[in-house]
Amino acid sequence: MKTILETDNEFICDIQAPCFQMLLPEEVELVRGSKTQVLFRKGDHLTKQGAFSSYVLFIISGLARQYVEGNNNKSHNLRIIKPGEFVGLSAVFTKNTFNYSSIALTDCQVFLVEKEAITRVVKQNGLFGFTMVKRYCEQNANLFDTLRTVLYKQMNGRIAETLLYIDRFKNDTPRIFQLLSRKDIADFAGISTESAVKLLKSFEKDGFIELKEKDIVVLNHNGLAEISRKG
Amino acid sequence: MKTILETDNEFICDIQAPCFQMLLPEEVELVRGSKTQVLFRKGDHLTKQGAFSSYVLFIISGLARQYVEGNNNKSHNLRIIKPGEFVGLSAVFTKNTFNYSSIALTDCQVFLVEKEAITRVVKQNGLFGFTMVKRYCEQNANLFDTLRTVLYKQMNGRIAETLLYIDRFKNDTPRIFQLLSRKDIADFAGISTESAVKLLKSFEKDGFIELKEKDIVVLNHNGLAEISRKG
DNA sequence: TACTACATCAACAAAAAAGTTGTCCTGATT
DNA sequence: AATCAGGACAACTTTTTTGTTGATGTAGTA
Repeated sequence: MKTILETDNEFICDIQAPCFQMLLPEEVELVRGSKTQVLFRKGDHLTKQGAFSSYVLFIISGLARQYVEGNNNKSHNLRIIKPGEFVGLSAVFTKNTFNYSSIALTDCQVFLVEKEAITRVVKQNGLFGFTMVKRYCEQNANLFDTLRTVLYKQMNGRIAETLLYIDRFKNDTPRIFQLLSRKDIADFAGISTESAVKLLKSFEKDGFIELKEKDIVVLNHNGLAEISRKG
Repeated sequence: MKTILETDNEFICDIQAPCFQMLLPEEVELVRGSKTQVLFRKGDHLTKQGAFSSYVLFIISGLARQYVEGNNNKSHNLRIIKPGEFVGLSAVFTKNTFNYSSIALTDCQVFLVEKEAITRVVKQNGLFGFTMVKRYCEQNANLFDTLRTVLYKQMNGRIAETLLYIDRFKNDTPRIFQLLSRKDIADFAGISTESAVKLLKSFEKDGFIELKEKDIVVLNHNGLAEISRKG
């Protein structure tokens, strides 16, 4: 009857996640006391752009897709979120609304931790604070990459970059491409769905990739990297 | 580029909604200062069962469906939410997680108001508090109805009741039935989708209703009421 | 001026989801 | 033991969504 689970099994999770390893027992208690666990099903929103963010999400299992919503039903995908990552960090210390949406690509077990708990632990525990800062930095760097791509690259480069990006998830999730529609891929590259379809076909013709049903196999890694670099 | 809108048009909304009419100017300011507006698209979750609820949602336009999630991918629909109604009230004064999910049936313009603002206004403004209590009461009564139905009625009665319930929205939203799948209807009645399909057909054969594509026309109101009453 | 790099539209094909129906099984009620 | 209500499953149809392709239009660039 409940979406919230508190079995022993799940309980162990928050101790085991690397990022919580560095906490003192009392700090773990603090976090545990102000967290709740939710199962988001495939397709559910984890965060909704513009909504109040009183908590941070920590992904235990499953994958999600983070994106910014535009006006006219358009959206641009920013990243794929993996287990062990936070969502909504950007809203903890500054703005109190989410500035992006994210949606579950598979069923996701997620901790929600209230902002105050995170803030307090960061203030108390320098090491934890450090990893937070590091995560912010990485996200920032990625945002700049995205921005550069959108500003300067054109179709071929964008799609190549997108394919390489998504392909990096194949180790952990071999079926990653099956989880994404052509529109999703296009929205990562910031081009129209039709253009994405056409480019994928042409990449296949040129032997860079192979299209197997919904799956995409990267054959010529360096070739794509080259195209991505040239823009 | 933004989901959050602050045009003059929308601005007027929060003044015009009947329920905010009774507030003093300063109270309106308080609410306005701690609100944000979000466009939820058809299919988006407005609330997710188990997630922290730091705010209340006020529906400006659009319809949503409120339901409780079960373990095995099952869910039971509780009500259809109309403009002018609140979602998440139940979490303001007591629990700080949502105990149900809700999902947009159409695009929805929604105010999110932080809990604190609501609490303060309720304490200050007796009339406003009164309407809040009233809303709680109504929701409570409806929950008891639902409970009774689930406990005591059987298929025919449940479906009849569901049809009458949904039909009440036809005035404001003639296409209400088109917004609901057979599974949605079944989940209102708490029966399997297949049973719902069969009963609808049999109701049609008996002249209680007419099935036109996805639309359902109630022909014999009293008949259905009778079936609903008998259980 | 012609060309490039796309988006947009329309038409269609393929795949996925929703709806429908019959059959069977189970647990409760008579 | 017999009956009844109603869920579960399987097979199938219909509808909706997603993917694909070619044609057309347009703003910026060589």
